[in-house]
Amino acid sequence: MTTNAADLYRLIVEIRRAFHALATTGDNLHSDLGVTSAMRALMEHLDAHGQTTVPDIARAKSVSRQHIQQVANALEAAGLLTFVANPRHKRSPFALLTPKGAETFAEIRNREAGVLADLAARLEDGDPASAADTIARLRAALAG
Amino acid sequence: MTTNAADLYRLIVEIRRAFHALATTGDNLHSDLGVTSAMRALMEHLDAHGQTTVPDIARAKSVSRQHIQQVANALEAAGLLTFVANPRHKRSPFALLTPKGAETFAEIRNREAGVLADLAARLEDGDPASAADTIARLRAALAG
DNA sequence: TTTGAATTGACAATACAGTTGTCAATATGC
DNA sequence: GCATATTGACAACTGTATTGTCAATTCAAA
Repeated sequence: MTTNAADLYRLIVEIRRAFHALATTGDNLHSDLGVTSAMRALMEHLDAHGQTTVPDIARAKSVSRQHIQQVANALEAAGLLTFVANPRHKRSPFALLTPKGAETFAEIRNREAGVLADLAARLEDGDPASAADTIARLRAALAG
Repeated sequence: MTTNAADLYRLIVEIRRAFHALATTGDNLHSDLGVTSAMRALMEHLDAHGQTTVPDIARAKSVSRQHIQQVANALEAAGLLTFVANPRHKRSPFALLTPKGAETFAEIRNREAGVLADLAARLEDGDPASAADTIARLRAALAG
């Protein structure tokens, strides 16, 4: 199948629109927990990858080290994240979720699962798996 | 086909990632023109819909009136947009692109078309049209 | 083992997207 | 005509994310 530039453009426009709709929905979903979307993203990373240093997270996510540091410090101030000594590097401790952080993230996941199940039930048409694949290829092509 | 929540979640993650990649690519593409992404979005709206008032644009895009006003004023300061008298409303003039604005937007479109053609040529697999449809349905379900 | 280069956290400034709120001028509907 | 809604100017603010500087630390190469 030959990809056509007009279809690709329409896909890009839809990605932009959907991103904004998702961001709004997500923010509303956990704003009362004092967790912003950047915080949520960092919590998800720690939940999935376990304890890691700030620079490693920044590299993994291709964002600036200082940004992750800011978000991690904010999470620490909120009691959702702690730093523990890193035997391999005195200046660069490991970040991990506190019990309260893990609990909060579980609550976020729970709320999201509810919305997701509801969405899935209402989306009978369409093939999300292949749409995800197409977008992943688009992103890879953009990066490369 | 029954939609599965896990596939849907993967789609959402890919939308987020692709959005960031697209935003970065787009910004790099026209940063030298002094046009930010909010400016580009407003220029596109004026290009597609012709002269319109600021509040009408805000309503069409579901963003705050004041945000569009800020962006429109910045475009005016840059000489890319002018306001012309609105016979129906003395306080609310029509916004439209100046010749320089139209030229600048054409240049942006031109650069984007180059990237798009290149991407399309490199994306042999995947069906962008149906992916766009799936995402559009997702967005509609989120909104409803 | 010393020394030079890279990494790191703290701190600061900045850009951009986008919001809320206030105020006075202007429209609009009854 | 009068109450109500809309509008532009102005301001303050939040959140995402960047760049830059500095001193402490780590690492690699000689």
